[in-house]
Amino acid sequence: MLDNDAEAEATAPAGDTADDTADDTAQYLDAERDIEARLAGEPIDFEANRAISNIYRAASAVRTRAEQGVLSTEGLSWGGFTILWVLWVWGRMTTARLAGECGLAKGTLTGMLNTLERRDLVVRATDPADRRRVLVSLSTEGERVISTVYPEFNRYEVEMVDGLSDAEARELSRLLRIVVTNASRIETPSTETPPTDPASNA
Amino acid sequence: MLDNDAEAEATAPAGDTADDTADDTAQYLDAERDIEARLAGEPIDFEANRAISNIYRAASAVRTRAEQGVLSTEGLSWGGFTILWVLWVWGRMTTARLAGECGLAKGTLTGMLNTLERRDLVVRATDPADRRRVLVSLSTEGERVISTVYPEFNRYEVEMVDGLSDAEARELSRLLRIVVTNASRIETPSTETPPTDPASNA
DNA sequence: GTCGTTTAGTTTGGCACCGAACAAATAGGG
DNA sequence: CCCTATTTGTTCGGTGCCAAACTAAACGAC
Repeated sequence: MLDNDAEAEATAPAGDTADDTADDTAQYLDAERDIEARLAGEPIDFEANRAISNIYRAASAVRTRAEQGVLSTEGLSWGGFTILWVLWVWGRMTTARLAGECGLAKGTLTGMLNTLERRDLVVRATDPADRRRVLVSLSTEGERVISTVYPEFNRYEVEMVDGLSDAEARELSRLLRIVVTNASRIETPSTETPPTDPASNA
Repeated sequence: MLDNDAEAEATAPAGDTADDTADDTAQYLDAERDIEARLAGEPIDFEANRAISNIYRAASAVRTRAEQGVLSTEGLSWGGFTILWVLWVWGRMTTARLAGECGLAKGTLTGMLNTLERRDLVVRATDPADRRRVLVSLSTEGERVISTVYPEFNRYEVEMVDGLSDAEARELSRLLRIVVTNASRIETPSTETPPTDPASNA
């Protein structure tokens, strides 16, 4: 499979010319030999290494391009967009739940909500029933923004999976979900068997 | 635990991980109907949405767990680990190339090298042949750290792909490379810097 | 009631990360 | 030579992001 520049760089130390794609496998082997040589017999699983590396690399690429492209027209960061999207799909909710949905620490969310509130995209309101709680919802402007941006964002997503058949996209999701599940299963340093199921976290 | 699962929940709210696949599908359909309802006929590709969401979600989960686990024993961030690893595999190089390999902006790399230098893990030296250049290499201590941590990290990677056959891991890499390629192909408005981008290890 | 305890958000300190503005060194044309 | 253009790395201002410390509200046992 063709290789982009980044990968070529990542596996080809000096060359930096883009045309040596034929030697990708050879480059892998070079690097692998180098690594093995330093480890005196420790077996390394390079297939696992490549899979994980590619996940991270793809995520960074997708995020960066989105922020430079679709999201930049409304000045949204990836995280800000995610917040708006979650609120758009599921409506008003507490900051705690929103943080969970967005995968952010609650302290992080506070800051990002400040940013979004300053731009009048979201609204905070204390829950009268429990005044510790803060209910967050989209403003009218926020609703306008997300309903404008999301279709564009989805077109961008479609571009990103260009070249994948529907079955392949589904397979990609399936394999990634396995990885996510594995990550959720890893023990956290604090407790051997967490009192609350770590997978749920919602 | 917090973190990760951001978009996870974004596509499958609050569920559990394991076997309620049927439930997941129902949740998907609910959310999809909600979204479609707001868009008055704009067609949305949910398969693409899920694929991209899962990429980001998996990357966040893998990164966060690594930082809380393997990498925490030596106090390394993901980015710091990547820098050490690249230097370990390919040896001394300029900051420009290192930034490219690691998928970081050069300004970012400056700061991270300061951190690593403060901890005596890397060494900076001006290139006598071209005194604008700075050559970065591992210190003895840095070499010790990365050669200790990397095997552990690789075991972590293996855990992350647990449940995937070798063929599936390879397929995952293949599909992700297509996505990376698509991302690299997107035009950047301003500067033409092809081999930039995403984080990397190879 | 009033004192812990728990729960919900915010504040704080610190690193990671970016892009743009900058300074220093080099390269090339006259 | 000088003068300009280019390249290399750092600095600067700003966000994103986290974990831990903190504040305020609610709960619960007396």
